[in-house]
Amino acid sequence: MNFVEELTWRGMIHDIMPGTEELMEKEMISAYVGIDPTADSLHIGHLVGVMMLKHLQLSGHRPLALVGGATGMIGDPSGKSAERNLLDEETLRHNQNALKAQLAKFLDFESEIPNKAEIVNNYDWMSNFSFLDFIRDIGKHITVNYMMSKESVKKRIGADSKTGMSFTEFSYQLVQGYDFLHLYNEKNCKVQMGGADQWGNITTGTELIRRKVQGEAFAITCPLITKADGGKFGKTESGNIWLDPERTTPYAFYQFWLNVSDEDAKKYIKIFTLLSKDEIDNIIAEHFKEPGFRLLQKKLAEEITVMVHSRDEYEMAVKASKILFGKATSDELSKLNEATFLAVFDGVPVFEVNKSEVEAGIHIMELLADKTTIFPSKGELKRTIKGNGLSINKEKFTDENGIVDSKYIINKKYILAQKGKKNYFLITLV
RNA sequence: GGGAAGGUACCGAAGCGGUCAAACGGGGCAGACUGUAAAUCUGUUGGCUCAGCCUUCGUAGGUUCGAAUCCUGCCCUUCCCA
Repeated sequence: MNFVEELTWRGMIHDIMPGTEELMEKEMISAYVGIDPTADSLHIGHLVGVMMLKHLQLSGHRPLALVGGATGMIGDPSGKSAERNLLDEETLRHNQNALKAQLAKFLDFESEIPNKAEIVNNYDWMSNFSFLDFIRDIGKHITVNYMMSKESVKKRIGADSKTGMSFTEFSYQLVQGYDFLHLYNEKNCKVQMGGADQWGNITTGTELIRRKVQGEAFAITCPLITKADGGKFGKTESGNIWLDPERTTPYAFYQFWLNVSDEDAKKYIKIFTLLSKDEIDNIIAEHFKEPGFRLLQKKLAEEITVMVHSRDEYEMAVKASKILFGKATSDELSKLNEATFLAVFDGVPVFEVNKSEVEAGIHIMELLADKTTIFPSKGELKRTIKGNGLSINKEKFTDENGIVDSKYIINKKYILAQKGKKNYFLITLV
């Protein structure tokens, strides 16, 4: 199965330029995906592009990851309704280094193979490119009419646009187009890949290559990842799902995939795992025999968590999930040794309270809404208790005038508070 | 520079002198059901020393027994004309 066939059955191709597949059959090619270094970690929204590169390398071609140091300073107008904030160079450099380290988990940058992956940074060739040279050598080849016809531009200068569009953002597609030209010349890179929203920017690049050096370049875009319920992929109430364990704990990461709907899981498992078509068909068939078991989500979460973090982190996340969502009782909780206990609750907000105050017996209101900020007000705590939504150490706490004392202490120094089903808080006694 | 409209709780949006801690919708949170899902149903959604009190309707003053509601200044937003 070649690269294009592989991506096709996985549902990862939205649009492809005629001739791309033929070219890739004929020779080993280089292709690139651009990544904006707006933060010092990738999030799962970047994962599709990264997976495209992964498949590219697996099929014997050469992946290039372009870190957009220069373009990141401008901001891509595609899909944006307002002008972007600009990043300074120091932040960019820091972000770039962090991204490089994360990409190394997916792509082989080290081995002495002909299709070894490479990271390039457009800041390196853009920063010394003078404005005058740029508009003379590059701008000359593309008409404003052509640039204006792009959807991303039309949207911003149309009558219904409120904020308008700066010249800086307007130039974005030309700068990105130049990246492609540069890589075409320097790295013999003939294909650019990206999300469906990048089609306009990518074609500016192929157009530029055609006009400037009479070369032929190609494009592949993947569909934007959606959710069946219309929500935004990769976002939860608490924000983005990051690959960096400091930003999103492996447990939260695992939980994200585990909570995906059936419809979405069917799509995602093809895109985000390397499981073969047969394996996936099997899993889907098994899943729908007993959907409540959620085999599909479990497999999806396992594959991605292991790939992004590690087998160990994955196993810890499963263990934590069993305790947090299973029928664990306060009895079982207290049986956990301290190391396991802490590992399970890694990432759960922790509050410190004076030990002697609890041993003497403390009013529930004072403990949860005064000594700690688990509840922002006593009124809210009261409501939660009335609604049967508060548990201490996995057991319902229903008395709004209750007292918490030494018999609630686990492992000599912990109390586990739970708001609803999913929100845990750890109180450490000091 | 001229003219018009408007700023209400997380968001949208009613209220236009007392019965307003403020309708309604969305969102959030919690409960039931369930598959840690979706859909649905229920409760809740300013704070407190909680049948009462305190702080909130852009902001600062004023009128009034009483103001989100009336008046004045200021700030901000949007639209139309130049």
